[in-house]
Amino acid sequence: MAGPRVRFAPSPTGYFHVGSARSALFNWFVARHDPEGVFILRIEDTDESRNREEWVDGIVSAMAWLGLDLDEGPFRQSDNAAAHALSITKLLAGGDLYYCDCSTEELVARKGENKTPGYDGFCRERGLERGPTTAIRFKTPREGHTIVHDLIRGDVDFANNTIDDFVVAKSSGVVLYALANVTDDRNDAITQVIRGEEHLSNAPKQMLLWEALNRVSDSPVSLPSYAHLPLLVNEQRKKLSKRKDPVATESYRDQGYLSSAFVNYLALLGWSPRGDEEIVALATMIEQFRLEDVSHSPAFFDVKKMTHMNGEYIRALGVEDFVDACAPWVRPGDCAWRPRDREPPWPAAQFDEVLFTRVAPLVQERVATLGEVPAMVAFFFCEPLSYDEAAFAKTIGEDPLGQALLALGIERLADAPWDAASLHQEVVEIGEALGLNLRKAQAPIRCAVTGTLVGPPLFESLEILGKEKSLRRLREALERVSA
RNA sequence: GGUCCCAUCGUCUAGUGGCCUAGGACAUCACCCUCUCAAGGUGGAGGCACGGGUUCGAAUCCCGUUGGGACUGCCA
Repeated sequence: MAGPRVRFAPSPTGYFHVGSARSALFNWFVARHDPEGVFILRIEDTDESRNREEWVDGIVSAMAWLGLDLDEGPFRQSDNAAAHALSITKLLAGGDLYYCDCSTEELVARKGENKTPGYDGFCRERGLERGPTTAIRFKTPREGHTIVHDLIRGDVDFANNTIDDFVVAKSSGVVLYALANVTDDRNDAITQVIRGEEHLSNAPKQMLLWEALNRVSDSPVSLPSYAHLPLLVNEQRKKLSKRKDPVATESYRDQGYLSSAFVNYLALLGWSPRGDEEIVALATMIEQFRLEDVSHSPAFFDVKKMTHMNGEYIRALGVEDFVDACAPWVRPGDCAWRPRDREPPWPAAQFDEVLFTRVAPLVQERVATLGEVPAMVAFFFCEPLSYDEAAFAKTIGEDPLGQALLALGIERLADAPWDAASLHQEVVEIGEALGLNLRKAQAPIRCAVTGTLVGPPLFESLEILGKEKSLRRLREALERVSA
């Protein structure tokens, strides 16, 4: 038996929604789980207002970043207009469709007078011909039930009389989502429709359409099975909204989330690997993934948890890989891809790759996202140094002891061997001379050299920064006080 | 309003009638480690929405209630 054929069918918008990313991922899991599975990307762009070339590029590149490789596509729904028109023709001939010239105003006016949900079927038996303002509606059966066999939720029963005669083609001739989607799924021989729960109520309509199409076709196509994934919600438990919630996958990439971590986290939204370990290899997820195990209830997209996981992924990287991964944030000039609005705080010419490679291990275990890296190493490359003024005042500006320590430091460090261990010992002694423990003694030096009170280990940083530059900064800090 | 979906710590989840004194992860608190910040280690607090059944036995099955959500477009 052939493997499953699944498709991810997003409508283009300006960015790649994290919910879409999760849907794409679960479809991809199903395809990759089976050696013969096929993963298809079809962009549903029939709505003219959703048709921009760069939006399609956005989907394709976001999926490439996530590593969701395609077996077929990307296809454009708008390329299938002829097939959609053929579906209309056949269905019309089969008596499943009818023309309707009710205006929106008339519909609204009749609303309330009847109990029929949605459209009241006013034109159903009027035998209208095609005209300039006629939409085409589906003659939904008035009797019976349509049962959606959902792989995740089980059977969901819809009474046909609760489904109205929905529009399948606009008066302009454009075929709408329900039919276009079904037509394409049939032509692409899709075996499993995996999508968000917001589509659950579309499923019976599409099944009805599929069956109607089978009746008027020479070669019937078996219905696909359906799986409706739980929604991704915000803290208010509402569907993730593009206005209020940070839903753009691209922005997470910009912030420095690793695609591997992002994918792992996404997989955990509605699904979980066996055992107690949540951080698992992609191959493990592919092997263990089963739609039947997907949870039924909505999941909150928890950036905090994802950030933690990202930190773990970053720390698990080899240093070489970490350095490479940082490139778009620290030397974007050399990179094919670079994050939006995240220029390093230093001029490109002042960046030193060798030096960065030496500090990288120190930084790697301190960041949760790659976007945090530049700020952490800025003092190596920014000249002049910019200070955290509050920290400067506290440890140097308004602290005579801090100033004394710097003065003594300049004197004694000038002759010290320039390696972390020696510097550590020196500062211990300098502190002792002034009655300060190391915790207190390192603060003014740290602030003078790095501009802040937090950062990579001080003595390693001094070693890497170099004697000349370090001493100069100690002197500059002192001069700053008198100025 | 109508149709449909959902309900285990704050969050994501494990759990498919006895292994549950309900497990893990994030977040949170305490302590340890420590040159700052992290990371790491140890420990703590924290949950089966409620009410009825079924059963020797229910987080697990059934019904109801309550609560949340999606859909209800000549969008997808």
